[in-house]
Parts: sequence; structure tokens; C-alpha cells
Amino acid sequence: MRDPESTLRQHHLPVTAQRLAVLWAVSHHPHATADEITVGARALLGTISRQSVYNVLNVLTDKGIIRRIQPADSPARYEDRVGDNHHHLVCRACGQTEDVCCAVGGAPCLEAHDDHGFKIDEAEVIYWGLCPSCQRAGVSAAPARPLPPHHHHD
Amino acid sequence: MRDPESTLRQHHLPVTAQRLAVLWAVSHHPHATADEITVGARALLGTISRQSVYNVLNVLTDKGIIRRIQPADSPARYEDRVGDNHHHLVCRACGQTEDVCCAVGGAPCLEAHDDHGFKIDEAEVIYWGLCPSCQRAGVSAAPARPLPPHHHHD
DNA sequence: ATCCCGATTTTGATAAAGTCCAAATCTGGA
DNA sequence: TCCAGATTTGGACTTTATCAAAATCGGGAT
Ligand SMILES: [Mn+2]
Ligand SMILES: [Mn+2]
Ligand SMILES: [Zn+2]
Ligand SMILES: [Zn+2]
Repeated sequence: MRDPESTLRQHHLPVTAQRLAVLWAVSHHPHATADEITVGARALLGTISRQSVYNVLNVLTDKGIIRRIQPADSPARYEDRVGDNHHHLVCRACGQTEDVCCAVGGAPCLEAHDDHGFKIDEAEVIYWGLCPSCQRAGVSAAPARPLPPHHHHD
Repeated sequence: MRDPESTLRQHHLPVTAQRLAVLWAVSHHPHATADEITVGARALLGTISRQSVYNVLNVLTDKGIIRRIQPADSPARYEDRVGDNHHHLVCRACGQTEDVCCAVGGAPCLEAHDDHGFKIDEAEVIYWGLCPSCQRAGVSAAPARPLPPHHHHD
């Protein structure tokens, strides 16, 4: 994210402290949840309501400034890497999420064999597995309740 | 699902009316939600608690007898077509869900370019778009609130 | 520099989907 | 037929997110 302030202006969005703080938090914590982004934004602003975080995340997502991903068994996550049709690798145990470049190249990167007459606009791919850290920790596969994250490097 | 009763016994699960009813409902309503399955099961049983539907769906899923899919902005959906690594085509407007055979063939059908050291066990693919019916209805793309389903052929 | 309207933020209530818990009931082997 | 353990049930509870209305703020016009 080059310049958050001008990014907002380019999209005809009034510049507010809350929007700048959320944008900063998203940039610095890729794939963070709304709660994590709230913590990040508060570190900058001092205070911001939970509803404002959702308001901002929604308007930024609608404008295409950030991207929302919604893996199973996880609250939504956000990132500012948009427009490149990349995919994700998610740890079943701790939820660690990594970017994976598109499996085929173009966007949409995949075509369904039989599209059933649908007009497809996106092929979303999620690779599920165990991150190196959870493998070492000897986690078997999918714990009933996901383990508390064991702080990777972020 | 050949014989629900013997399927349960094969997995060392006591046979109960609730399990048979849920299994029947899942078989007859592919990609149905827990609520829809509850309606189906009640048509058979007369009565079954919401918690039992969840209990049954969870054990059946754990045993691999049925499969759970969790597309964004939708409650979980269930199907008895398991073990063939197929993917899904989901309508952004009405949620209609169709099966799509694996894009590449094997299972897992895709390999991430850079697996970041993860041990990948599944590549989940969801194609997002508009079903033929919603295209005809002139739905633009992603309505704020998904439209009420306009009853396709199920 | 000040005013003002519409957009944004805030607070608090509400919704949707699913889990937790303990009491009642049922299943299947003895 | 009996019984221990598994299952079912009703109700409270949790998590994630939205809704609604009042208070506040941003930025173009004066
Ligand atoms: Mn990403
Ligand atoms: Mn399917
Ligand atoms: Zn992990
Ligand atoms: Zn549709």
C-alpha cells in the first residue's frame, strides 16, 4: 500500500483516522482477522469501535482496496494484496495462512470442466494442511478445537 | 448411499432413527444446510432436535460417511458423495451449488507452486459465478443480502 | 476561517450458526 | 430382560457480524 491517504481519495472516500488506522493494520498484518486488525488499529489510534472496524473493512473491500478471504472454521481475514488472483495455504491446526501464486497463471486461473451454464468470475483455491511448526509439534490433523496459535513469525 | 443401516454398523455406530433420518435427508438433498436437513429429517421422523441434527452431521462427517463444505457467506452444506475429491460451483446470488469433477484428476488434484513447508492434504476449489437462472433474472453480481433462492429443480 | 450537510463513527441491540452442558432416553450386548 | 454406555434433548451460551439511531466529523462552499 503506497500511500493510504491518496488511495482513499482516489476512491472518493473521505479520509478519516479510523480508515487510515485500519488500512495500516491490514497492511502490516496480512491475513489478520477483524479482531486482530482492531488491536493493530488501536495501537495507532488509541481507540476505535468494533463497528467502525467492520464498517471500514466493508467499504474497503467493496471498493476493492483490500480483499476478504473466508476459510472454513475461521472468521474472515483481510489483506491488501489485491488483483493478482493469488490463492492460500491454510494450516488446519493453527490457521496460519500463506499466499500461493495462482496454480495456472491467468485469472481466473481455472476453468471448470462442466460449468453447468454458470458465468464463472472467480476460481478460489484453498490448500489445506499442516504448517511446518504444527508438524514439528506433532499435531495429528484437525483438532476438534483449533489449537491456540503458537506464534510463527507473522 | 446403498444401505444407510449397514453403513452405520460398518462404522461401529449404533443405529438410531435420528441417524437414519439425517442420512436419508442428506442423500436426497445434496448440498443442503443443517436447517434444510432438519426439515427433511422431520418429514420422515416427525420430530428431531436441532442439536441431534448437528450431533449426527458431526459424527457422520468425522467418520467420512458424509462431507461438509463451507462456502463463504453460507452455512455449512452436506453431501454423501465422498472420496472422489470433487469441487463446487456456487452461485453468488442464490447459492445454488453444483458438483464439478476434479480439475486435474487425481486427489489432491493440485499442487501449490510453493508449499511453504506445509504438508498439504486437500486442495479445495470453489468456482464462483452466477447460475443460469440468476443470469436470466438479471442479477448483477453479489447482492448485499443474497436473494431468496428462486427454487431451481433442487 | 467558518458554516453546514451528508458521510462516518459510536453505542447498544439483534441475528445467524453452531457448541456446551446436564438430565432423560435409547441401543445393543450379556 | 437388564444394564452400562452412547445418544438425544432442551436450554443456555459463544462467536462473528449486522442493524439502527444518535452523536460527531470531514471537506466543499461561502
Ligand atoms: Mn493472501
Ligand atoms: Mn458436491
Ligand atoms: Zn500450524
Ligand atoms: Zn443463482
